Amino acid sequence: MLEALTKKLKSAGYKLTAPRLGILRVFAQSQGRPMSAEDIFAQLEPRNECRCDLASIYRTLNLLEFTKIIRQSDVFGGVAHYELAGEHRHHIICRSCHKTEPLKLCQLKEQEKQFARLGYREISHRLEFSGLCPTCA
Amino acid sequence: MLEALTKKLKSAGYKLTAPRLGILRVFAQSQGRPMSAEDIFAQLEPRNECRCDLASIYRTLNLLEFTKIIRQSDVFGGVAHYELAGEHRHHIICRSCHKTEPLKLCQLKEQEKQFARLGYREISHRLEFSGLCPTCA
DNA sequence: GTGGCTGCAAAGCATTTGCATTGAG
DNA sequence: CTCAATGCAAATGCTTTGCAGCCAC
Repeated sequence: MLEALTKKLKSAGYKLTAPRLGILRVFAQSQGRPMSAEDIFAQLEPRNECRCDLASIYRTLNLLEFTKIIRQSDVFGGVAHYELAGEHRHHIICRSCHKTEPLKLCQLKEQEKQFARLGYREISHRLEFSGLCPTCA
Repeated sequence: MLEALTKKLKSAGYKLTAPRLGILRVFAQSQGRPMSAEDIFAQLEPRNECRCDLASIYRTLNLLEFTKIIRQSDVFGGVAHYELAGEHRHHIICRSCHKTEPLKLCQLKEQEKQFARLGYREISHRLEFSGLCPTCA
């Protein structure tokens, strides 16, 4: 898993440094849960791994997004969150504590009913299409 | 339309001032297109309407969101966009120019194919459920 | 009249950038 | 060795906040 990620980065022509390896490890262990730069920073182990600057995390996140290893998941309260690219995934996010759960299925109303059965309240969903419009394409 | 919005604000116990009226007018004429604070600022008419500060627009947006007259639509490149609450709406956004089109339908893959026929490229969609989790509810 | 609103200016935060130094290939 | 990547610090850009004056009710 981690090895596949490092390989992807190197084959794209980028150096494998300690900060990058650490960040990829955090993603490999993230269980599909979207993470902010600060989240990742908190999960790096300064002893064994690296003592890396927040600026480097931001730079690495941009690089990993550019190489399509990760994608931006969403922005909560002005803070960007990222997740591994690859699988098509949906999430349910608590508006109160911002805890995020990844889903396996992809259904709308039916899925909302299932959350209601699990005890979620005031459920809504948001769907955005994006792409290059005819003018820009 | 505009009258219904002002009524909602007043019945929630807030004063109807020139900046608020202007901002509500812009939303009433927005055709469901998500707008940033700057977008709204640009559409206010300083002659007839009001010469209003950006800070007041941000304050008003927060107030209108709190009173559920508008909702945050999405955040593109670190800039929050808002739209009138009420209808369930989806959008297609150009990743290049950020132009936003509101949709009437709610279909996923089928909808993407329709955009492809219209000339859109590299289409993707994003779906997020939100609500109060069992702990917070 | 008076408390809620506003404009203005300054502060806050997430994120980016400039630059000298360092280290992966 | 060499150029890309890093750490540090300063800058940027969106958004919020403190405060004195103003105006909708």
